[in-house]
Amino acid sequence: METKPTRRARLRQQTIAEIKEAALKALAESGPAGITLRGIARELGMTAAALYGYFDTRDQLISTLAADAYNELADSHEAALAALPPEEAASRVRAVCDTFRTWSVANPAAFRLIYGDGLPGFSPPEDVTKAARRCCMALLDVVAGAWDHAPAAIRDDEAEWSDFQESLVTPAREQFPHLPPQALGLTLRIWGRMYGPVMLEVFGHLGQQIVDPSQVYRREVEAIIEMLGLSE
Amino acid sequence: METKPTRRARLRQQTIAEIKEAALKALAESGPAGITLRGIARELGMTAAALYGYFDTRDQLISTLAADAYNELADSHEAALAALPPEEAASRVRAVCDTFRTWSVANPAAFRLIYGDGLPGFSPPEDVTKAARRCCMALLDVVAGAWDHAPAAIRDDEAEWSDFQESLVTPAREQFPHLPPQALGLTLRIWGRMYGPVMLEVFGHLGQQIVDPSQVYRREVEAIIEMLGLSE
DNA sequence: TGGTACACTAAACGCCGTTAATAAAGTGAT
DNA sequence: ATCACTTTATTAACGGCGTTTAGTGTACCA
Repeated sequence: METKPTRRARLRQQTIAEIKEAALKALAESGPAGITLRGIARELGMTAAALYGYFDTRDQLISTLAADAYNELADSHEAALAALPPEEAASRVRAVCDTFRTWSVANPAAFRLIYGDGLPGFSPPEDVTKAARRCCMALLDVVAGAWDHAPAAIRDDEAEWSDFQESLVTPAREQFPHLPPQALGLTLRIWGRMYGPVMLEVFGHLGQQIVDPSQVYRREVEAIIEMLGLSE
Repeated sequence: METKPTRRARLRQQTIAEIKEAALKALAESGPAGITLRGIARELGMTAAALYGYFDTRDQLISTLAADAYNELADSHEAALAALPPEEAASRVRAVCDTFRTWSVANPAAFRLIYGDGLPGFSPPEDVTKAARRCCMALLDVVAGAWDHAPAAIRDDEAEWSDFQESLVTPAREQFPHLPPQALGLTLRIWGRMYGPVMLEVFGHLGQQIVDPSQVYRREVEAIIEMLGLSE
């Protein structure tokens, strides 16, 4: 339908990109609080009020950045998985884990935006949660690929579908029809195990304790693979 | 020395307490960004400028809150451990883990303050890092108590003292002289494993996936105990 | 009783997000 | 080429923010 990328639309797209770029730069330099409409406008040679032609509000701009970050991370995950055949379960687990930490450490500002901020009662707009789900699905994908190798101690678990939120259950069962509910619980546990060390590293807590934080993560990834019965 | 709690000093103490109280309330209601000197002053019936008689700056006030939070958490840990004899290693691990999540979920605002915020290059003042170390030591304590039971797979590890920062090594060796450097690495891994699920829960990510986030944590704690060779 | 240290206020500065009114410029049809 | 129009940007203002400076009253102590 949209066969006409009119000149106006093109310029508009570019301006939006420049705004995001300036916002990301400010984010990297001084954290989320450093994203300032007036600062961005200054950088682009415009007035702050002009930005309201592109984003409804500062919060919406930040939400857009968050959605972009989620999508970028999900793209990385999917690209890493696309290069590996389904039967190499261990490699696929490692790929997702490594991609996750590598991206997070390389884009700490975006990581904080996604996983660190957020007001107490604030629920993000739909495009953000949708992008977040893509990341979750990549992890579920590798768990699904490893499920048959998992030892009984993990598979035996009194988890039910009703233990999980519909927003997770629905896409999970649609995409991986053969998976039991226990696999969801396992995925969440692995999720937490990946996020713990990475969060501590990105937020600067691990670096105050250990010289090379990646050591902690590497061992944890191997432990996850072992837990899944995928060793050697 | 300070035998004279003069009337002035007493009033001053009380005012400081009221300021912190108002700040914590704002923190709980609208996140770190909601802590506003003018808002606090309004609540106390003062001018914002008057607050500068008690805190050098807004950031310093927040740092104080962070140190308080760390100390509160450390107190909880130490109280939980004081009730358990050294030989009950498994119970002690469980106690620290449970105390950690319970406190974090009960004080989400304080938790965010400590573990979620913080500028990219910002390093906290000394009283904050000192209070943070107390929490770390509690965890190291239970790992020390469990170290002798730990399976060889965990104890065999090419970790060296030089892998860790001095600010961790010095107090650790002082307080637990018999511990090898491998125990530090194990402690950090357990730390990450505890923080992952709790961070995801407090930041609201787990709740969007699972009805009862504590399930994830409970299983993780049991896995930690098992990893340490403390099951049954 | 006088003087001094302290607690506080008032006013201002320069930031911030956001809104309203307005002008300029691009676009498309006649 | 002219007109109506939509889109884009500007200026000016409002209220809120952290912070500083200068000045005011008041509690304390000699």
